[in-house]
Amino acid sequence: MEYPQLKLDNQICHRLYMASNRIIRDYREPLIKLDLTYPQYIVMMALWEKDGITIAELLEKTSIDGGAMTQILKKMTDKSLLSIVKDEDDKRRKVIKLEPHGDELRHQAASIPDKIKCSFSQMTDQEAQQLIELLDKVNQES
Amino acid sequence: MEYPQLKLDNQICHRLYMASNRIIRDYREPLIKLDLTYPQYIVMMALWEKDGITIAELLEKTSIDGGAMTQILKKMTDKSLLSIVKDEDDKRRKVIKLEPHGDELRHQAASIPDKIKCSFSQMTDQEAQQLIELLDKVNQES
DNA sequence: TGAATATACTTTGTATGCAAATTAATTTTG
DNA sequence: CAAAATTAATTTGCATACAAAGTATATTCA
Repeated sequence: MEYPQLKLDNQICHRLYMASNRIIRDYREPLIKLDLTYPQYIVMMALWEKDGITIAELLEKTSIDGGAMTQILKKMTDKSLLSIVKDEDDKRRKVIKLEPHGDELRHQAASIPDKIKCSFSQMTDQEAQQLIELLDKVNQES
Repeated sequence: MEYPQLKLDNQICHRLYMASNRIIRDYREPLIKLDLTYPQYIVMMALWEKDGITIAELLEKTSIDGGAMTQILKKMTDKSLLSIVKDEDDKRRKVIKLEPHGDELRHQAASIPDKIKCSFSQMTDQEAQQLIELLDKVNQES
């Protein structure tokens, strides 16, 4: 082959792309019951960890695109999961607050991580830990 | 914390999601010069490896969504990268053929993998190999 | 052989991801 | 202090990812 570096099988990136798409697809079924998409679920996890943060903090924690976040938060507001409050100290900012429905959803969500584990069933716990560490290196700013 | 399994930091999936998005974003700059998006680049790599395959084979090789593939191939046809030919043996099928422009693009693409390596600069070659193997396990059907 | 299935692909509608432009408010500077 | 620069969000336009429905062609099977 003229350019072996162009073989799909040699691309880490293509594997990342497939793996990410696959896992998000696997989340669909458990999340549909909570009426959440995967990015919305990420937002919920961030808020369950720390409620009342600004949109900027939410973007930082989730790595979701800013333009997308506006739309996502709008939809989540429509579903009474959260509310968007203007920050009186700095009127550029908006603070996100969990609504009761959003707060309680965590109990139903608690079983999701276990359901997803079958996506990693080919992997030992040690390998999963290794994968986490390697992905952290990819995610490091360089 | 009430449900530690819901912590974002504990999610392999979130790391995969971030890593995949990041790498695709890194590809944007080199690919924009070839007037290709990342999925379009994947299609090109598949065709550079084996020209004249059906759409079904292309879907299999690339893991791109079928519905998206129709649109992607349409755009690539408009850019004279390839042509879509009806298979006379089985009229349900369509065969994808590289056009001269698409074929020649491989020479310009040959330098891209090296440019992307900086995305993995925190990682040794051995770690990259390890990552590939772990991702292959995630991508295995279970 | 004709109806039921299955296969290959397309279409549609919703939800992002991303870059770039825009708006509003705050901070920095000259 | 006022203009310039910066920051926080939103908006816009394009390109997927995905599920589900639809279309056309082939195959299977009663």
